[in-house]
Amino acid sequence: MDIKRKDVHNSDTPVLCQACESRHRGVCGALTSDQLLQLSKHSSRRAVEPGTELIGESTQIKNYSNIISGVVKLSKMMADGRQQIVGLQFAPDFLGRPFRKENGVTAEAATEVKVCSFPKTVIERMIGEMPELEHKLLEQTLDELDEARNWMLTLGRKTAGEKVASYLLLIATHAFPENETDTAEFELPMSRMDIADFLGLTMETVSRQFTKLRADGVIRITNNRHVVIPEITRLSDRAGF
Amino acid sequence: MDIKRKDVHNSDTPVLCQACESRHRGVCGALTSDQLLQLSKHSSRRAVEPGTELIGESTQIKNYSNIISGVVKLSKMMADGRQQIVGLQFAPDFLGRPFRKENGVTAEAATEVKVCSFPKTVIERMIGEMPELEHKLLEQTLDELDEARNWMLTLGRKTAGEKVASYLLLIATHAFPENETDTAEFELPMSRMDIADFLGLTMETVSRQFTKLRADGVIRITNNRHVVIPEITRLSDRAGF
DNA sequence: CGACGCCTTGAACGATGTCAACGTGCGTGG
DNA sequence: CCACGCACGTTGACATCGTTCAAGGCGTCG
Repeated sequence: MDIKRKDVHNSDTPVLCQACESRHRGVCGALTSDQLLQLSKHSSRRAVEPGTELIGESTQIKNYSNIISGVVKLSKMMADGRQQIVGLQFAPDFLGRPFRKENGVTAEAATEVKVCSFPKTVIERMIGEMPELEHKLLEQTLDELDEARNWMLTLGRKTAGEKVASYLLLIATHAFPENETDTAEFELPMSRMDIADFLGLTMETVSRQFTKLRADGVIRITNNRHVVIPEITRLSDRAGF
Repeated sequence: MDIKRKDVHNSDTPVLCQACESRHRGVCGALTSDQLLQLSKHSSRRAVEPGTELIGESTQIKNYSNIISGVVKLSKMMADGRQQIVGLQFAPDFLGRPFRKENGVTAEAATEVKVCSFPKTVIERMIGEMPELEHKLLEQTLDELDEARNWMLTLGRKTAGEKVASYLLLIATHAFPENETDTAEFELPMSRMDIADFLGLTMETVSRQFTKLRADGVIRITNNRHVVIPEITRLSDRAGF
């Protein structure tokens, strides 16, 4: 088939990697089939439950991972327990901070998450040998920086209503890119409490804003998690764009 | 002198670069003296006034720069004029987004700023030839991402008092690294309005928090800009650490 | 059925924003 | 040299938004 012919070295691709998005849009796209094979020998897949801590705030990092599916939340906590989610990661993002002993954030599975992990040492050696790999990492890091700065605007200057609308738009576009551009329907990957920690609000305020959006017909909600957005433009208007 | 002997190829270093911090801590540290010479042929230094726009939010980038001295603020603005400063950059940071046509933020001189600029094309070619250069950029980008995420915690979860204390600590450590660890004295590089835009507050609230810190003896202020911090630990306590 | 987790709703409170007046330093022009 | 205007910062009074605390709803699982 034509599609397969375009996929260079498809026959050499390790079985584990054949259906993996990281090979196309993620960091593994920078690797030759030889290197992919070498890496796959050291890599292991696993699925984890929501709530599982993948990386601790000040624990040493031994493994790096590619996210195969699911949503991972990156958070920071203050001494008195106040918490802020500082980023969300989706497939096929790379998880872990190269060249850093500590990483300053906790990574926790928000949904069920499938990851493909490999030892720090193997990846760091490959980075040294493969400038293309480092380039991919730089690209992803630049994207994450853009996202972080966008979110700083949301945290610092938007009202509660705008924050909740911005969150829904973020999830609609990032976690479910298969949605159309004018309408969307999906399961929220996070609890009200998580959303509050992401938006710098309380659970109650988030709940009230959901209620208001529902009352105004901008969204429909069933089972607390299932969201339908009939017209995305109406939601964008509420997000401050 | 011993100091000079340690500086490899010192004699070949272009005159323009000899006293430049970017050659040590910044991206130019990744270059050989040959490359430095080549780059310096295309580079130009200039000093700009506070308020000068160095990069526009959606303007094409033609130049990259190293910051030689001064403070640059990166900001975002909403359609209705609400503004948020999403990052500060100091010498010897690299200014500009490689591999991005647009960059989504406005860069503006907060103080008088000296920069060393070179054409986008020259730098991007060098990145392709020099993995070390790309590595430096990745390192800086990772640092900026850490900073951004730290600030997200500040924006989302800290009180006005904690935000202002956090700001003072940030300036004391980043803009004036020569300060001692237990005491500090410096000129604030930004107006009350800028500080408010960085902290997600109003000018009035920032002013009141300054007044309170002064009343409590945590800081002393003269001429609105000159700040003395007698005991940095007392300020840290106020910042939520 | 009851208990539990998660979410929603209500009422009162408090931190921060808004609006307006005033202060201070500085440059400018009479 | 003084008077004035202007930019910037401070302070006060009041309004508002989001938080806090408390009660109750709803679905799930034992």
